[in-house]
Amino acid sequence: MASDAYQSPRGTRDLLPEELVRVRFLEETARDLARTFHYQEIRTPLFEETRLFSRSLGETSDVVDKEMFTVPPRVEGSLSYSFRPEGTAPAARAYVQGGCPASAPYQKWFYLGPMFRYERPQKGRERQFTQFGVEAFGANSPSLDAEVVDFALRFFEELGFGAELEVRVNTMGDPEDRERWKGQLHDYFKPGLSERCSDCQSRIERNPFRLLDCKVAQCQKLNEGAPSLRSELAEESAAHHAKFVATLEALGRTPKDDPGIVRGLDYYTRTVFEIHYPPLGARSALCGGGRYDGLVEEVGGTPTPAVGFAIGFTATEIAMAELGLPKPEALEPFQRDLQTQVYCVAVSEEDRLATTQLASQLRAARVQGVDLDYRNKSVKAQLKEAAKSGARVVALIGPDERAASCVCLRNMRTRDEKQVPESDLLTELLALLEE
RNA sequence: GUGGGUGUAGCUCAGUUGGUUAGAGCACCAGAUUGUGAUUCUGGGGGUCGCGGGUUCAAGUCCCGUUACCCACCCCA
Repeated sequence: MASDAYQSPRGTRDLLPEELVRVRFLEETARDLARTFHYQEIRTPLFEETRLFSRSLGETSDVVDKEMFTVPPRVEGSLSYSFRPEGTAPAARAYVQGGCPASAPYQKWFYLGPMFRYERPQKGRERQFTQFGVEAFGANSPSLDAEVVDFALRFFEELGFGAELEVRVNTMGDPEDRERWKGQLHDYFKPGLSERCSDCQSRIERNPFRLLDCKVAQCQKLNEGAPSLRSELAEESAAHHAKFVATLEALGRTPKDDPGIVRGLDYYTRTVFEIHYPPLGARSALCGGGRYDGLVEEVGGTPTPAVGFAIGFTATEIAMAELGLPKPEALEPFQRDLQTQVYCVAVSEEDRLATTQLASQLRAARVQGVDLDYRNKSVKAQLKEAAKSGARVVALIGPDERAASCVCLRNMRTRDEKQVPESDLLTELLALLEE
């Protein structure tokens, strides 16, 4: 391997035609299901003003703190931009910029595209990765939260996942609930702080919530008996959570209430949830989401409730590979696009113009997958090429065919051949492709 | 940011205790009597063994450095 050859940047990968087959299957499944649930596609820029993310996700979140691809201001006083590390803040920004809060507050959107985080890559974690996410704006019903979870689960079911999936739910309460809780946590942790890890010590003032999900054993022990948010919940947010869980159950889902789910981003309120595929261990989360009733206001709009999820395709692909998914027949339509359907063969040099015209004529009739040789291959090699590329029919033209104004159609599977007059060509060809 | 592993043809890899012109399979190209795809057979192109330095009579093989990738931790998707 030449050492001076270019390679894709660390943490990114190319998707060549073969590899794109699986990805297209995921994408089509997502789009198809979005139609079913009546969510509409949006596309936002791949980069945004850095402040959009730092303010909405939280300065202390790891994503903002150390994982953003940031382009500093080009000149004194101009703006800093960052490649989007997630899709919710841009969606909320677009919602406000599009005038939705005033004109059409109820919107159900989805997005599908690349996100960027500057991290050390490893299995299931890339610097550029694809997320499929939905955002439902303008309604605060806990039933909508349940719909969003149901949507996410249905997506995995469509991909072929079974009962292995686990939905973990929790509530982050309202901002006032959290403020009360935050104070209590702070007071609770303060006395034993010296026995905790350095991360915890530095985080207690900035974000005491983060101490709860510290992975250090010693710290975890000290977390036992910490005040819970649940006991601080105001009546309204407690009722919201109860209704959310009850609705999910009525939809035949079995959420696991898990107070450990806190999500890494600041904008969540009330409902939060994750969908896990437990065999993946430490990286089992395939989907995360929740309600973010304060985000629209945070990015400059009138207060608007909203709820959504994001699914990472990378983790999903890994989980699918482990489960032997998708079923081959699910990929078939996408695989067929890679194959030639009709290959035009020229017997001699003098016949090449005729095959070029034939190919053009078939393409004008919108016959799919029409190809021919441009590398001066022998007849034998052209046939070989046709077989290798998956052609179902070969249309061969030689001096004889030209003299008789016909084309020789060869069924590559049965090896049958017949001379077809030009007038019947299209009919005969389509009949062969139908088989 | 911390730690571990790997780096030999386009791909997957083999290369014995360091020893002569570095191999295989697959892929690719061409041919096996003149207009036809299986299999088979024959031939061919293609590698300064990631890069730099060191040890040695001699290094793909040992040592050091460097770089890239992979994996784990952190965190997340």
